[in-house]
Amino acid sequence: MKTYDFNRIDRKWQKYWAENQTFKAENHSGKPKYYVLDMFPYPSGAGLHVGHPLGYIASDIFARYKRHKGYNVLHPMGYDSFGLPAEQYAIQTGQHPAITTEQNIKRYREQMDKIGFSFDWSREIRTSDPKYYKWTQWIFLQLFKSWYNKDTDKAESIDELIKRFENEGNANVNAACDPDTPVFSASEWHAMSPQQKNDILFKYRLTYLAEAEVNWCPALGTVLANDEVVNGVSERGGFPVIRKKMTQWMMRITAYAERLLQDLDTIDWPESLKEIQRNWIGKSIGARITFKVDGSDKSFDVFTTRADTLFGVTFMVLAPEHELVNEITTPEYREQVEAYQQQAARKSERERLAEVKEKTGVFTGAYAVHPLTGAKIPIWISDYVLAGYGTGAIMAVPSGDQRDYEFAKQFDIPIINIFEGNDISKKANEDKEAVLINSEFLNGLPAKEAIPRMIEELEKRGVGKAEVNYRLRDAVFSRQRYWGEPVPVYYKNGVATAIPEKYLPLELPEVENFLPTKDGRPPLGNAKNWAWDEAGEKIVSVDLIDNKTVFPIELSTMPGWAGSSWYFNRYMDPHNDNEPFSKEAVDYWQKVDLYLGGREHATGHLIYSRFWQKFLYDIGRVPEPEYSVKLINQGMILGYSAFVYRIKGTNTFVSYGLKDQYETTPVHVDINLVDDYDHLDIEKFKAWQPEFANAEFILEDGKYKVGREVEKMSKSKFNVVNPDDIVEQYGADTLRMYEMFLGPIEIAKPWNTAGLKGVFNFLRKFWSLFHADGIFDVSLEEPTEEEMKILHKTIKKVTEDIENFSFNTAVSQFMIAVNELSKLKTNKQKILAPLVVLLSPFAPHLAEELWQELGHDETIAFEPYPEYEERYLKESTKTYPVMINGKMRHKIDLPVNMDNESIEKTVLADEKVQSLLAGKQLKKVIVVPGKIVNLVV
RNA sequence: GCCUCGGUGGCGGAAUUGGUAGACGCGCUGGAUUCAAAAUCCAGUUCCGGCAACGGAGUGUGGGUUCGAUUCCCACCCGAGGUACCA
Repeated sequence: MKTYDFNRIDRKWQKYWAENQTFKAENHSGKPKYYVLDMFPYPSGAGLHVGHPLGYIASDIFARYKRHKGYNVLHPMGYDSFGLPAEQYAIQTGQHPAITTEQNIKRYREQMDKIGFSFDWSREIRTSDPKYYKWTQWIFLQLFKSWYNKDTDKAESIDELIKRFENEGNANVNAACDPDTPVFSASEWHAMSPQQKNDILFKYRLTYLAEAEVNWCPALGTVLANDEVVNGVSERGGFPVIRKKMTQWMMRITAYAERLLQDLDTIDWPESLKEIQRNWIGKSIGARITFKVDGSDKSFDVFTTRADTLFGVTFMVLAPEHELVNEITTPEYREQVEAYQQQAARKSERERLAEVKEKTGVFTGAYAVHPLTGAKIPIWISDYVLAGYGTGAIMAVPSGDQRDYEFAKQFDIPIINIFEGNDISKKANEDKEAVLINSEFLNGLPAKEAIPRMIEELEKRGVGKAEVNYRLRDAVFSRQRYWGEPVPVYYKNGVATAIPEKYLPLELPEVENFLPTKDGRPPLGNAKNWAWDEAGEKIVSVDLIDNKTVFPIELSTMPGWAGSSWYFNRYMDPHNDNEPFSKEAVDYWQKVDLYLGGREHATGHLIYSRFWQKFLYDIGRVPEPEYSVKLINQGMILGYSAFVYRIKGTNTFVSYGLKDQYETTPVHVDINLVDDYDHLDIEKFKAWQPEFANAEFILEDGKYKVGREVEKMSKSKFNVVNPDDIVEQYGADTLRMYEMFLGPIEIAKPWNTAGLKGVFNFLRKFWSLFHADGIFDVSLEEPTEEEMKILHKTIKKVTEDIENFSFNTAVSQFMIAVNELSKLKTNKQKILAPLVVLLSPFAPHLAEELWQELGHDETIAFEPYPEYEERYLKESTKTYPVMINGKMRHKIDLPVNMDNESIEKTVLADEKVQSLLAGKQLKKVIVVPGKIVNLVV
């Protein structure tokens, strides 16, 4: 072998690791444990591009490093294999999503294998595998059988709750439940029908059926969660979303709002990510105030954070959907109120967002009574008040709230000024420091003091109380889709009933058609065998439904986040058929020590999984309320798109530098047709697509120069770089090191192939240190002091960089070391062997190969990581910069252990320093040992 | 609008608690090698002036604290992400 033959080395060691199951982790070990996890991918048809492995490479380096450090490392990988694209593909082609998914997984696996990850593939999981989703369904049933006790602050069994109802009713039950839950006594509970009891229990269960306003996406034929709707359109596909009332399975995540918020302080996540979750949970502290409806026994509550502004209220606003609207509207206003309600309901989410600037609304004809002054206050409805937040009703204070101000101006409602020195002719005063006037007992106080004072008064009169509100909503859990986990529930005379745990998994039935049924039911409505025979305890044909012993099964499936909300625990015990994971396994592995994944999951996966973990903690299944202590968001790798410029209405393309002389449209061009100097290969371009076969070109300097732009990597932008190509051309180790070298893991950065060469040169040079004329040639000579210094300095810096997840600077350290050793022509084993170990997390293939050449039989993967020795790093002299007024003017070498006084003397005695100081008055000398000498003149 | 994080050469990016700004890589320039090219090796490369020694400026802008500021403080400008009639 004459050269660094990376392709051969890659294949050899990838095969070796697979055959020897080198990275298989055991659940028992004398070593300390360490759990490194990547967010598992959805296996899409497009395969991996160079952006995907970035996080996997970083986590792999850390996992390998920890193995060297003597840890028992769990580093698993799997697939989030339920999802929309496979189903959309199935609708178009009729191919079963399971087949598409299987193919995509195979491709993903091949691509990952080529990069040399140290995953323990014996623990692979797939969310679409019945053996896995059996336990996703099991967790669903546990949630179904639980309620949230606010007194103990945890989830408890619904059976215990029923016992309490039987003994004492619900008056003293402090639960996270539906706010409309009626109060009943024990005897009232006993008098209820099974149906009524069932309805009550649904108000308590942690997963429940409810008629809720949901985001309905007609194009996808399914509901979407709030985090799946972006700017009024669906996150996947960008289809319009409307609001619609539907009966849906919901998850009572709001029960956990406070704990989800508080525990953010206990975990080491990026601050920005925690902030996103804090905002999403949206805690606000305020008051609930009750207003009576004038001339009626009815009343309604409002929520406000500014109870102090109560004397400034001049109107009330209810959401158009508010249940009281129909009851209080007076006959003369009924027509216009109903028209407004209908109009509001028809609006799509996008329209509603677009019309934010203009306030609309109508008067109901009814009046509320001010709880303190007794004044009559008109009640309006408007869509600027949201049914889903707070109580769906507000007290409007136009002098203190800009939205109320605009509404008052629009409809000529009077404004009471309640702030000292405030001008209400232009806008409201939202300044919290402002001092109150016209507010009786609050006059002269700022908000900070007035709010508690007002709440105290409201409580005394029994018309209000302090309250905390959260923006977080219960999560819609139903999806009207085929390719997801079936909800393990059947409908016994209309009552949702759990399928007993022992019959899980409830496997997805075969269907002929993946579209919704003609009468608009979800795709599972097409299944023939989708009824539950309670007597026979089995799934039977829907033709047998008699509603006596055979009942229909739920038709919706679970959302994408269900399977991903607990998978990190399953890796600990992936083949367990008796429980989701054993207590021993989870007691051993505890939780994820390092979690890598994208920031885009902040309000989705990363909040739902924390919720489920807390629930599993409450029911005693896991030992930790947070499953991931340390999380790193890897940044995206962006594509470097190329453009050609077509002159409008022609088939002529003008070079980038000349494009401004014409009216042009930019057209994406495949980046493979462009060289490193941004010049287009015109012949290839003509052959690329038929429409360009006869294209004409206006060149500059005889070349066609393309335009460049950094964008998200995507097939449609022709800017995708496939890691396979890089591996083929430069080897897996170059790809790994280059992706790390690009910059800090957390930041988004464009892919630019140009710098690859530098990393490749480094690896080749490193290989060359071990070889002379291509023959392995390492000397057993004792190293020099200088060589030892280089080695130990590198060990120290690289180790520190890895611990700080600063992999880009670690790569730089290797380059420095190899450059220095190349200059010294070092080929000494005592220097090179530790360097191989040091490098092995980054470039494992090359490291294994060199390790073998050095005469070792064992894999390098578990070789102890080298430790630096302080004595080689000690310097006898130190170069001090001599500064005058903070500007560097001169350098002097001084012994390291010299005291300040001697340093000062030596520096001042220096010839050069004296000439620099000539004619100047020396005021002060500042000596910072080991750092600088600063002369102040 | 609000919240969070950023702004350093031609480019990607380095700089412990305030202490030699620009590590490392790319690119570029010059040289060696070569019939030539590629590859490789050596030297240089923040900007301005100068053959050079050297001098001046310099981390988004303007101020401040300090012997000394990329780092700390204040105001502003720009960019990215999150969020939005949330009462």
